[in-house]
Amino acid sequence: MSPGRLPPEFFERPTLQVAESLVGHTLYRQTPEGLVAGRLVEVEAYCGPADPNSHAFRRTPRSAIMYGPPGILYVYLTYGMHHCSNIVCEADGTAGAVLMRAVEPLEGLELMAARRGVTDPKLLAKGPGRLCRAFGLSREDNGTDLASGGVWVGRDRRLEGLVRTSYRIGVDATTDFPWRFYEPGPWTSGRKNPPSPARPELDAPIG
DNA sequence: GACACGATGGGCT
DNA sequence: GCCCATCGTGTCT
Repeated sequence: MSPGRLPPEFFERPTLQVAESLVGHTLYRQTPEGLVAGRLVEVEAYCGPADPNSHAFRRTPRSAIMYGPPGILYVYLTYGMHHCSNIVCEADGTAGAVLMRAVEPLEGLELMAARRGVTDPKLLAKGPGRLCRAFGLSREDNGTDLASGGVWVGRDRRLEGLVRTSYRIGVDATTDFPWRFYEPGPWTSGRKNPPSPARPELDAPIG
């Protein structure tokens, strides 16, 4: 069932590199209620002080976790009712995280549907807030170690197409970088799929 | 303390 | 496409 976990070393790399290579891997979540799993089809890279749109642009009590060791879950609340979950990247001391925006549901669809209140598989985990709801992730899961906790990423990868890039969702594109990595398809939150980068000079790792 | 504001999503037009 | 709920977090006084 589970192919084993990606090790912390996988996440101890440049955030952009982790984000690109994370697409296609499976996210798992084990709780007393059961197991749910989904293939990551859409992620976004958020870097440190050089990324104005990242929480880690400034180091605060909330964003401090992004400066910590890699392979740790960073979950926060937004709009008072939705959660967003990230995986901390880079070496301890360097800020960076990958926001998980959408998965293709693979296992535990009934549990996801119960948590979400919908049954359409295409709506179960499309969007960061829906993904968190479907996987039962909340602020209580902030700080979970993917190497030992009830959340992990499988040592697997399946791609059904090319991994494409675009500007990130929900931030002003004129101040943004094309750091969204996604596999186009029915599972991706593509409602406002921005076009491919128009500023290739920015399409390079920072730091 | 007070206050403005979201790395969103559901409902309605 | 437009509206807006809802509350933790960060910033300012």
